[in-house]
Amino acid sequence: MPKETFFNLREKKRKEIIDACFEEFALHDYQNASISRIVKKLGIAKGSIYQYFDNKRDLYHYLIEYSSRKRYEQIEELFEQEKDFFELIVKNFYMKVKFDIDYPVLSGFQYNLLKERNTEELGNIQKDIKVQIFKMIKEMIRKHQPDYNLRDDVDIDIMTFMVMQVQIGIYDFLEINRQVDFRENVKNKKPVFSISEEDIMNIIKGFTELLKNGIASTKG
Amino acid sequence: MPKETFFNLREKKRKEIIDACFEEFALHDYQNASISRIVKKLGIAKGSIYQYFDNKRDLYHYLIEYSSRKRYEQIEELFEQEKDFFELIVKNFYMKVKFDIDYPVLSGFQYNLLKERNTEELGNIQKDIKVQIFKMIKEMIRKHQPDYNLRDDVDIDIMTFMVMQVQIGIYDFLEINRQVDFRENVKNKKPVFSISEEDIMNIIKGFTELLKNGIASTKG
DNA sequence: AAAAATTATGACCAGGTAGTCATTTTTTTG
DNA sequence: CAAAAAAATGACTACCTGGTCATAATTTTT
Repeated sequence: MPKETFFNLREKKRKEIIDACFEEFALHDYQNASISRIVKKLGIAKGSIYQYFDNKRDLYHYLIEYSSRKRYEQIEELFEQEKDFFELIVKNFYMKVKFDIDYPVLSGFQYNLLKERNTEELGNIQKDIKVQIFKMIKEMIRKHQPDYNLRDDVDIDIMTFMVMQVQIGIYDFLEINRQVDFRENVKNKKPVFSISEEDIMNIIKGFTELLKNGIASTKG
Repeated sequence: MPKETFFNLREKKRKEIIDACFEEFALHDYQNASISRIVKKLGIAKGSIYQYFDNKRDLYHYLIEYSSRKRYEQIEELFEQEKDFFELIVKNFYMKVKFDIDYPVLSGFQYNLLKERNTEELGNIQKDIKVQIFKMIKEMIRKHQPDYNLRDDVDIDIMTFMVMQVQIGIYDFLEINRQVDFRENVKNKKPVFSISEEDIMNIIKGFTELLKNGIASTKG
């Protein structure tokens, strides 16, 4: 948790600090993100950061909490809607794109977060995040299984993971397949999804269709 | 490329060095892997490493090349077999498990490699690796599409990525869902797949079935 | 055995890091 | 306006890194 001093800052300065930190942690992993670089970019003294946060880890956890909240604000409406499961999947993909366009740097930060390694200092943070996402999706599947014709002959954990893996993987797809340079985008504060809307539509539809019916041309 | 001196070493010592390096790079990402720690563990002088390799990057690339070769030795037979596509998928999963059991540390190294970040020094190495895997799978799909009833109404790139994502993701599945502690396993040189064979079987079958027919209970 | 070539060594360098804290500056309070 | 409280500062510490290179030890060649 940040110290009181941090919350006493006027909004504008607090925002500047948050932005600079997100940028640093979106371009570098935890260990290689540098407090020295952050203060340099902000033009403040190094000691100041430690007036606001206990240490680097404290700062990082605050960023995680902050970005998760922002993301959740955008998707919470999803869970209240009584829609077909696959419509929800599509909707969630869209939300991801929207989040990326609204907050490109946060989006990059979260992309990085999911690749964070298990270390002594931080623990297995990417796992913890993924477990959270996993639980949400699993709950969604459980809810929709009886009514919306989801299979019940395959372990629900495996189904859940499959859905999650495809959703999480879309950034990697763009990187591998659409020559999207995610790092460059963060630098320029451009969205990762800086490709045509039509292309995005087709990708989302494609993945959802495959999730639904598989890659075999006949069922059996 | 390692220097000549490295290949002049007697087999045993060379093996010890390789092992120690793999362990270090399986436990830490590139930036945080430490040459100092490696030489300390080996009980040799720091300068010696630089008699063998130009620099850290050179060493890392050698490890990548080495582990890829080992992995490829195991799977090359797959591509010659004229089997049903989904049998190949299952077989490839098994090969992955086998590789992990035969070379647990290399396996951990490769897991880490796929999470390597895009940096100034290394470039986007995980992307390059994934592009390679992607191409292989795409080629397999293209080959099997007409004969083995793979869909042709969805972009082949999307299909390819889906297959890859599931194959690559199995480690994460175990971490999230089977409480496998991958880092601990590397430390103890135990395979990541340290769960029952029956469980592994079911997971592989489950994923393959979902890839094939999707998560919806009726096609349409 | 002597000379030459190869290999191993580790003190050392320059450069980076997170975090500290006595001091100064700014803001708030009385 | 003065006193008190809060916030900002940046030199400093301790520690780490990758990499160098003159020197020493070892091995190979003559």
